Amino acid sequence: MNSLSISQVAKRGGVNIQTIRYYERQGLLAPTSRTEAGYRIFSAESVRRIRFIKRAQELGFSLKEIEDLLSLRIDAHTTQADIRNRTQAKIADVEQKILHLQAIHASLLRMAENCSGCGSLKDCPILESLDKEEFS
Amino acid sequence: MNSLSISQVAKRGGVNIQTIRYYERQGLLAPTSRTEAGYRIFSAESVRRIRFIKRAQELGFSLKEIEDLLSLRIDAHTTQADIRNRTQAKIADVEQKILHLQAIHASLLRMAENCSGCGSLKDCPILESLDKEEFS
DNA sequence: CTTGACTCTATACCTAAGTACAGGGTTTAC
DNA sequence: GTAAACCCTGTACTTAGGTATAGAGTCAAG
Repeated sequence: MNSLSISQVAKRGGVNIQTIRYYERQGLLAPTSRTEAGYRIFSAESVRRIRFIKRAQELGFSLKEIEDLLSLRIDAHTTQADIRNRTQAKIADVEQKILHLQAIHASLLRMAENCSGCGSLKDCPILESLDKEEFS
Repeated sequence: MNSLSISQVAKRGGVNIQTIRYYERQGLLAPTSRTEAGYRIFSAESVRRIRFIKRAQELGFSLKEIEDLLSLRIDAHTTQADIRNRTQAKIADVEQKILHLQAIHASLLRMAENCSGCGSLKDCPILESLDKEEFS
């Protein structure tokens, strides 16, 4: 018995019920079926998908982009070349994001390292590193 | 002469004028001064800051969080320990984001690699990799 | 057989992050 | 000295991504 009610999915996915219905409206998450009375029925798959959506959002993907990511595997009647192209585009996108984050990471690390050696904060030149040109 | 008008800053920063005024209202970006007539005057520094804000946003930081990042260097009368703590927290945050992105990156790469070897897309089991449990 | 917890749809509301006027002053170019 | 192209403040509108509420049906326990 791995069919879940909307509140069970919400709890396990860490979102609230309205959010799930909202994702359904946006085409991101469909219940596997409905009960006689019209209650939504979900599987464990739905919980994984919600978690995926949430993680992707934290990384700066919009729901529209997440839909794109998800559709790469769902949309079975696109051509192989099509899927490869879209996948490659997303890969390039993700690589850019990683590079930016690594730049920020390096700057923050430099800040953390060097600041502990400063006498006075006002004189600490490292605090300037954050938005220097190199950081582009 | 490195003082810039709001429209020059907007153009160079790749945002529109209202956005700059909005950032000012949110405390993210202040003009260095004003003309006699009340026109805002900016420096090249402001352009760098706008670009920083934009990049950080693409990475999933909210304006509030970006304000935090920026205040690490501006707020000169916090203690060193305070700055180190906040910097460390941001570093941990950024590291998490990088890990998530790398997981997504690896999944996408697997998809791209393996799919090119499939006969029929419908039968391609790799398309399932995106939201598997391992991806958490 | 009813009370409480759950579900449904539909609609309204909220916050973040802008974007677009309206109504008015300023500066530059002819 | 007057248009065109700026700039100002203030307010209203928009979009994304939810969140809340109203009004009604459903189900399980006592």
